[in-house]
Amino acid sequence: MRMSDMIEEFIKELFEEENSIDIQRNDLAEKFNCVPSQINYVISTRFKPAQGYYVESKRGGGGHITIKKVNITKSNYLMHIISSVGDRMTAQEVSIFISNFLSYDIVTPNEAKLLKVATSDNVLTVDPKDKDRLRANIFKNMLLNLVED
Amino acid sequence: MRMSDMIEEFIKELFEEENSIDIQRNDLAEKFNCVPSQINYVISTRFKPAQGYYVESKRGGGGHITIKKVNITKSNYLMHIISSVGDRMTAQEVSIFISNFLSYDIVTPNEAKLLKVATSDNVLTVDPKDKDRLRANIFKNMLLNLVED
DNA sequence: TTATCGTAAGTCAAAGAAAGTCAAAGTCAA
DNA sequence: TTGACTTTGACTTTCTTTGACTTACGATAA
Repeated sequence: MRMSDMIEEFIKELFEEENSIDIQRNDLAEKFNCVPSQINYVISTRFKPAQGYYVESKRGGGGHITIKKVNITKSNYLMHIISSVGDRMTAQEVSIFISNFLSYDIVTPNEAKLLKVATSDNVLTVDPKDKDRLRANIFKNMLLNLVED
Repeated sequence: MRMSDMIEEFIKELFEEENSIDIQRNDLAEKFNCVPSQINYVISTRFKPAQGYYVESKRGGGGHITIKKVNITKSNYLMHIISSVGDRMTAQEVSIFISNFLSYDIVTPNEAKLLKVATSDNVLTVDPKDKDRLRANIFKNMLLNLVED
């Protein structure tokens, strides 16, 4: 069995009771006798948003990596969207999704405004060739955070 | 848990009834078994004036540090932040703002999650040199949309 | 009044502690 | 035997802790 798979399995076991876990990269690497960046590899390949995980971290003394698991209950709808839309989205595509969310009462008007502005062309001041990819990424991660815990 | 976080928590508990508190740097440092300048670090990273706290102090015999919690209306508060923060923001800065918003009830937990995720390092997959500028832009525009009409 | 001394707080940079990045090298199945 | 996935490690970035040195206040002695 590959080391990545063992690490993946180990992390998934941590989710048994919790749906948000905290790990320390170096400790984990030591436990598996691997290089620390191996942990990054596992996280970036196995705990992606499309798989229902949201990741954040902090460096420095007492640093850590937090992985949140999203419960697939109420929002199969959101999850479905997250996993079905591609790597890139235009502003119009996003906009259509948002109005659907509003009409199905999946988001509040305030939440809709936030989704919209954070993915709008005017706000995403980056190289045009990166814009649709960045937008899709932001959008999907925001949706992930609206899925009920 | 980091020492800084414990000290931060301790200080925040002092605000329970009061909205202005007084501490003595050396006493506090002794209570937490740390070097006095650690207290300055906590104050300067977690109780910045721009983030809703006003700090003043006096040296010498009977010296002390006073921290005041400033509260204003939601819209003023947001507008003040929008206009006071610069062109670039780190994830940590944003994160501190968001926890203040939450403790002042300026945003709902869902809105906080949206703000956080849309400005998080992992989601903003762009050239590192552009990241803090983009983040500040997204953040400020999102806040603008939370200002009541 | 003025000089001085003890007591506190402030500053800043170095050291330490974690995590992130990226590309080269390795593995393995089709 | 090529191409996708994994493993590794050197280097980078971010955040925290520490401590030596500086500055300010207040009381008291001259």
